[in-house]
Amino acid sequence: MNIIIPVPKEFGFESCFSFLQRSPKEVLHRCGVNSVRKLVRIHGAVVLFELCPSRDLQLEVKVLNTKLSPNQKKALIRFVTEWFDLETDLKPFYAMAKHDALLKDLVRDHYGYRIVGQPDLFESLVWAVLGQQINVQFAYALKQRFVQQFGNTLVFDDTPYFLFPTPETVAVLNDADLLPLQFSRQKSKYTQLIAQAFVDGELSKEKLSGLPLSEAKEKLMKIKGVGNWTANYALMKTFRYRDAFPLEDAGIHNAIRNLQKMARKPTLAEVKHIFKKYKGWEAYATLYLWKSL
DNA sequence: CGCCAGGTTAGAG
DNA sequence: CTCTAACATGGC
Repeated sequence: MNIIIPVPKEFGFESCFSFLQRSPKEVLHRCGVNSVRKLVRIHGAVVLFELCPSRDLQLEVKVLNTKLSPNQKKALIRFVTEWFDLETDLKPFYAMAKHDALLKDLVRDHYGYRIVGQPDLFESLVWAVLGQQINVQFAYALKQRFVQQFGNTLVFDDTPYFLFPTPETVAVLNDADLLPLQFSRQKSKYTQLIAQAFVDGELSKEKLSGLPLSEAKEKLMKIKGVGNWTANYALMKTFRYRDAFPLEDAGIHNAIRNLQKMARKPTLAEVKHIFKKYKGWEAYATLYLWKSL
């Protein structure tokens, strides 16, 4: 079954694809030469799909392992649309960024790059915790072990594909399960607390959907281990608030330092000042700055 | 050994 | 609200 998904003019498959390829340890999707395969759960069914650019600059999706009902097909289109943030109109962002000293080269070189999101809130929060205060490479190693050990697997053509572990699975884990994967005690505890919050019904994507940024952030930060950085990460990647951004992020700081050829990293006050110019587009400014690293 | 990496918490000013 | 120290772990 082939599905064609229309994309806006400001969409560049290449830029998004290069993001998907950024770590060989990524286990939640698998890149081919010019395509990506991913396992998702759609209305209870485990669905493996392949996505590639089609001739007329649209996206083509093939489902590999099953047949979808009309409703499931609709949900899959919804998933891909969310994953690549296809509904955001980038014209106003580009109009602003092409006159900005920090962003102008980046938006030219990565035209059409969109925030590749994480539609699953649990995955987004745990991934952010894994990325806290360590290099990204090691974070991918942690995620790989975690997903391979506790996520569901589908083998297709002799190749395994993985789903992110569910909160129910993770909530019953303890330090004895996670420390051997080289989780720090802190990451282990935070991961368990987040899973617990989902299982207890304190937290869900539905509960936060539609809230103003400040309220959604406040609810996320009630969980121990979810600070400003982690909350904003999830708000950008899962809920797609355009004005969310992780102020304390070391990557943002390094990008600014490099682009402005500073001898030191900018202070938080300096970062805030720079981001005032990006009002309403802080999330996209962040992602393009990350692209520069 | 030192410093840094896509931080968080608790506590003081 | 802002600044600081303590914490934790791998990689170069």
